[in-house]
Amino acid sequence: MASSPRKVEIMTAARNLLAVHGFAGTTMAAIAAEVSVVESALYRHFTSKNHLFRETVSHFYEPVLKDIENAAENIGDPVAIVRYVIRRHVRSYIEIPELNRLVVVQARQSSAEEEMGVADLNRRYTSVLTRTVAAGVADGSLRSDLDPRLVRDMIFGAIEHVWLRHEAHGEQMDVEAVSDDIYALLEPALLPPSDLVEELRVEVDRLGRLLEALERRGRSASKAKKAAHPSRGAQADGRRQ
Amino acid sequence: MASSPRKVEIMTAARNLLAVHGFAGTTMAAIAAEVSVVESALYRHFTSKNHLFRETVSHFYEPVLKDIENAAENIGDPVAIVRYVIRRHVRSYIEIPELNRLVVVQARQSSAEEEMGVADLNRRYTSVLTRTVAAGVADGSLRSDLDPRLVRDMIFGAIEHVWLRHEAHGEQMDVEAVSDDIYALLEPALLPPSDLVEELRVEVDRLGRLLEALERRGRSASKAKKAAHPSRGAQADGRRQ
Amino acid sequence: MASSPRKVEIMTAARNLLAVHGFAGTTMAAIAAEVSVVESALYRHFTSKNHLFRETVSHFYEPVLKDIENAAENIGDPVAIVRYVIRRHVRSYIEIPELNRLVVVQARQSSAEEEMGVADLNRRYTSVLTRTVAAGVADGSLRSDLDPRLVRDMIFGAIEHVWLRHEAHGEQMDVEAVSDDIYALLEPALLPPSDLVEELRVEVDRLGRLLEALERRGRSASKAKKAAHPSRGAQADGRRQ
Amino acid sequence: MASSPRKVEIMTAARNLLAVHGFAGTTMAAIAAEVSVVESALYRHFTSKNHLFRETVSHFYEPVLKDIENAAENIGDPVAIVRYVIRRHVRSYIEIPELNRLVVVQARQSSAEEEMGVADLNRRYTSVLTRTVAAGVADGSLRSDLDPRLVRDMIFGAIEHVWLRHEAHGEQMDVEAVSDDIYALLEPALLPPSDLVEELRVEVDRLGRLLEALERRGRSASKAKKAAHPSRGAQADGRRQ
DNA sequence: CATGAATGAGTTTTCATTCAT
DNA sequence: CATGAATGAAAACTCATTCAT
Repeated sequence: MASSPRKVEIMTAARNLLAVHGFAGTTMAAIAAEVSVVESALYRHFTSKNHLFRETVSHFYEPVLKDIENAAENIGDPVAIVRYVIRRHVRSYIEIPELNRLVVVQARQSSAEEEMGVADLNRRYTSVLTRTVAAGVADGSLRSDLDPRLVRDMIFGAIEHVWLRHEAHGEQMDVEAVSDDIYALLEPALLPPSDLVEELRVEVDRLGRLLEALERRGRSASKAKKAAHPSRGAQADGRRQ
Repeated sequence: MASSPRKVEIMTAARNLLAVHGFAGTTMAAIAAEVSVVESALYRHFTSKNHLFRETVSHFYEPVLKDIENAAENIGDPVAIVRYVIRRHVRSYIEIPELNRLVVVQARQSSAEEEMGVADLNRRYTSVLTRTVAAGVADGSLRSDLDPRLVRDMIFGAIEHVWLRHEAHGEQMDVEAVSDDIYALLEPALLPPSDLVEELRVEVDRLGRLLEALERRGRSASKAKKAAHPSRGAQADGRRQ
Repeated sequence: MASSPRKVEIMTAARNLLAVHGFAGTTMAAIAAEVSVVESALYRHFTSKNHLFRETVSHFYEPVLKDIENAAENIGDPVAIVRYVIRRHVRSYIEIPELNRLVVVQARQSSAEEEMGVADLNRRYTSVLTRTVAAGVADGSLRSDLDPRLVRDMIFGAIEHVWLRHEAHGEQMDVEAVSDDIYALLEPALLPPSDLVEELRVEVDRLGRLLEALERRGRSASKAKKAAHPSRGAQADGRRQ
Repeated sequence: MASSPRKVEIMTAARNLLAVHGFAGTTMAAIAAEVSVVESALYRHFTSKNHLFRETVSHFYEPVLKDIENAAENIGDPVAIVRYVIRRHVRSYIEIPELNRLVVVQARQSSAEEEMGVADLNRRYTSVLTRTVAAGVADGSLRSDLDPRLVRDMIFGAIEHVWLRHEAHGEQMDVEAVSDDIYALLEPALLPPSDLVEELRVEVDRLGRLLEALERRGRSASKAKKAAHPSRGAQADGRRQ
């Protein structure tokens, strides 16, 4: 398990090439050339191309995963965890571009890539976010009607496409700016509107009680009307879902 | 120009294989076998592998693009356009899931991009959404602080990842449900918060007028209080930004 | 045998392409395209590519051969025939470039070209020159020590290489100029030196007789010397071999 | 740079096949079979078919070129250089007949020329002869009205065609005999006629002086005539141009 | 640990040729 | 006579992998 320096060298080359040429487009010859050894030398360290890439992926992805899993354990506030995951994930696109696609967009790819044992990484990765959102929903720090998986898909999807856009334009992403923008855009969708609505409900209730008191007091004096309120509430709720 | 049936047959096979194995992973031999002809027969219809794929992509993608571009022209309301694009895009993932990966994602894989003329399609596709969001921002139907490109990335990214999740679990997507869920999740992020506050203000004003009328009528009978309202409104605005 | 117009059209296309791309480089598809028919249509007129080229070569070469064979019969003077053959051959390099190479440089080429029945044309072609030179040697109009085959090789070789040189430089040959230059260069090698030497011998003989007369007249008066002549003759002979 | 034995083996096979089947006609498969390896093994040693042939040609041709260029530098007499080049070139047709066809002739076949870097070799080769002839013209050792390029074309053309003739008849060339024959045939065309005329003039002058002496001695005895000489000279000049 | 040579299956592409219509 | 579709053999080249040294 203790990777020899040569092994790391090879995996680094593999990672770099992977980013540029993709899985099928990265050849053993290219990797060997990058490390200045002959192709057959690679087979001293890895039994096959698949093995090499599998190792490469987990080697470079493990730290990211550890960071995220640690954050999930050590940060209490779900919102803060979400913000951390976004930031860390954006950063990983700069550190190990293309590997993210392998892990995050792993779905039913060709059997070759299927064999790369990437599914596990993907599960570990995405489950952190799913669980965090679920927890946030439970403790009221996030909106109660959130579908954790949908939130997770939206966050990872957004980050990936933002990265793709930068790639396509040949631009570097600014980790802070991009992370903040994404979170800011999503915040109204994530945070519970409860406090505003709550205040309103409290106020409306108070008004109701005042009116009742009013009614009771001036029972014989006059008639009060209060018909519009229910319909208004329904309207607001309709817009929300 | 009018594609012969054989040509369509070949392009269909190409499309199906393309999605599963990617550009480099799809061989002429595999396509030929799918259509039950020999490899060289393909070259009667397409001058090269690149040509075949270019034609395939545009052949199947053009209708989707037409739909979306038409919608953008004929539907006035930016929000409605956004909802249409979401729905149409989700639907295309069911109709031609393979090509979406190609056009929206995979094609950007280094060389493939230029080899197949996918960049244009991608641009046409995504620019509709970008322009729509920009228009919505301009006419006030969407939040004023939206970054159109970020919104676009989030929508396409979310749809792609939701699809990937369904794929991974071997489930079919329900177009309506998925589209609605995605829109619902995003709505608070997209719509301007102004209308809710506005409604409240209107309601409060109405209450105020009713109270005044009440006061005037029962002037000598009793005293009414109405002090808390302004402070509550200020609080709500503060949270929102 | 009476070639249909279509057939001639095809052979003309074949000849033109042959000149540019050579035998192996000329494809049936290219010929078909040149005549604006599909490939299979060519097989209505020729049973195979080899057949097509065989026919093409003889069709275009026959006139040149006829010209040369006629000249050999109708022109009496061997020198004039040689000059005609040079001129006609140079001209053929402009009319049907590359076909000449096929016919003249036909030697043990690949079996495919061997089958093209070009050997006969070659024999007919070159034998004219060989026989003419032999005749010239016999009747004294050409130098007596000429090897007819060597002369033929030199003439055809020279013309071919001059043509190659022009080809390489992308220049057109001027038939008259090139023919004249080649003949002029060869003339001293072809024509018998006899007349000059003859004149000298005549002169020397006359001097001899005069001297004899002189001797006879001044028999007792003086002695005449004439020793240098033999050595000069030897020197000349030495240079000649 | 130092060619491995395997590399030489491959180049030898390539050379042999190249001559018989030409550039387009020689396949990598055929070469591989000749060396008893699989096709792909060739690509360990040469990056492409073109590269293989380029290397092959220069590998085998370089020695011949060196010989000829050395001769041009070390032998002073242009006539001797010409004779050497003829001999060496004839010899090369026996040593590496295949490559001569390539360098001198076949390579010019359209694209092959540039694909294999044969043009340079050809230029170096032929320029030696061209420059030598030019030098001979300048120093008077060759006829003053020679076109160096025409002479070169005639020599190389003659040698090639003589070789073709031997090939066609399945005969071996005798280097000495063929070289001498070719030179002997060309000599009257190459050497300046001046020396013969010169000798004559010397002789005539000597005769003149003898006659004068004779006249002086036998002043009163007789009358000498010497009228024919000028006309003879004019006649000779006329034939020469 | 590394090298160099080789392998074999597979890739895209070309081309002469056939055949039903 | 011509067409369009198809074929099959062969071309050049690629690449992961093996193995003796």
